[in-house]
Amino acid sequence: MDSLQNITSYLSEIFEIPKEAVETCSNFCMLKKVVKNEFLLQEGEICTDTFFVEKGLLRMYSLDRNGKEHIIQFAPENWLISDRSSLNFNQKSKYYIEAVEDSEVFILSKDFFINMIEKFPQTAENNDLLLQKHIRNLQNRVNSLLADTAEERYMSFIKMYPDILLRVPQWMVASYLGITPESLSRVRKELARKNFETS
Amino acid sequence: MDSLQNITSYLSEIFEIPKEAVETCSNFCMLKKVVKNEFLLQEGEICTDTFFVEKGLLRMYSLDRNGKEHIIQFAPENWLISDRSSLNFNQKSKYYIEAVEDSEVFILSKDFFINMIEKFPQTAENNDLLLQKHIRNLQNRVNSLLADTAEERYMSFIKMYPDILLRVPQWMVASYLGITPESLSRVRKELARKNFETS
DNA sequence: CGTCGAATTGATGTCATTCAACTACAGTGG
DNA sequence: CCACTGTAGTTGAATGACATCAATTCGACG
Repeated sequence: MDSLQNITSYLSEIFEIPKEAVETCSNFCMLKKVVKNEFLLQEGEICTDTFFVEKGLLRMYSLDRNGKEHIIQFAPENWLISDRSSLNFNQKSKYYIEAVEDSEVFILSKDFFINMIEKFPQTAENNDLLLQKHIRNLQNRVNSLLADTAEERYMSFIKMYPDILLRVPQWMVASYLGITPESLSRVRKELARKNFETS
Repeated sequence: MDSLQNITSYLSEIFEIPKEAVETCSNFCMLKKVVKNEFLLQEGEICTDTFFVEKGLLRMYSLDRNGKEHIIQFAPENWLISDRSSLNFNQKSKYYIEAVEDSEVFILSKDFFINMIEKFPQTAENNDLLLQKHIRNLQNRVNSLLADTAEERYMSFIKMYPDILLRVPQWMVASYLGITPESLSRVRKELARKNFETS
């Protein structure tokens, strides 16, 4: 099976374990193709899986009382995404996980990780590292939202995620930065003006 | 030793392991008394320890280009605090960890955790749970900074941390919320007015 | 070509910041 | 005991950053 081949090679790479290991856990994960705008999680549901993006791009966002979207995270190829609050504490999720592009996603159940760790204890360490990185990201984001202006946050975004910048509409970048599309448009205009002056 | 007694009972509680377990690791942790305004970590240093607050109150904050403080986290009794970005990735910290009150803190080195996990593998799971909770907190914070007004964030703070509210000056609450002390003062005034109307 | 969502632009509004003045109060030293 | 000092908190007026609303342009795609 072609898809199964992909699962094993990708996962063995990210978790740094032999392919055979992943194969033994293949009952607990499956490949799913999702089309643009399709949901993998919706508000009110309990998140039971972790999603590994093999191809495409996902985003996680919340809806506020005014129906406005706020993007918490993007997940391009080789990224994991999930609502850990919901997954680990069995609480209803406040978030949506949606395909920004047609995508191929490995759905990894809780049992998948349990099995992996059981058979290959080293997985636990890699898992831990993923959590640590997640914390680092979130902490940087909090600090940036507290300390930086919209312009500075946009500059950071360009540096950090130049690939994503080119793949999502501008209003999604604005949503991620915590400003309106109109404001981002003006920020960009202002930056263009500045760069022109100094060249 | 009195302090050693405290270490073991507190830590055995939080990590859900027998006291004897902690005692075997007591070489890797120590009790430190810090006075108000004393630092446990400063910007530019590499964070090598995790701090467990037995008594008192700590805060972690960053300084922006204008010298303005931005509080990332408070840590009252029985909380762990650390700059995990720095600790786990050996990077210079962007943050300060400082005592808000005279405090007593257990300093837990990396080796402490390594030893604990080695001798009591179950520690790893509890450790994992702590990371998951940390992620949940940070994610909620990001969402709140993106989606909520200053007034809503203040209301959430009151509900979530009523104890801390009473122990820190108002300007620190403002810093945590991401607004100026003046703004918080006005938010509070407005809330008082509203509550008066409806009573 | 016509349509629809995305992006830009202008005019205006709102919320929070800044700066400055003032009050309240705790701690210090004469 | 009182004056002196410094920090916290409040308030007002002006400013600034970003939001909102509305109109227009741009661009992809059927």
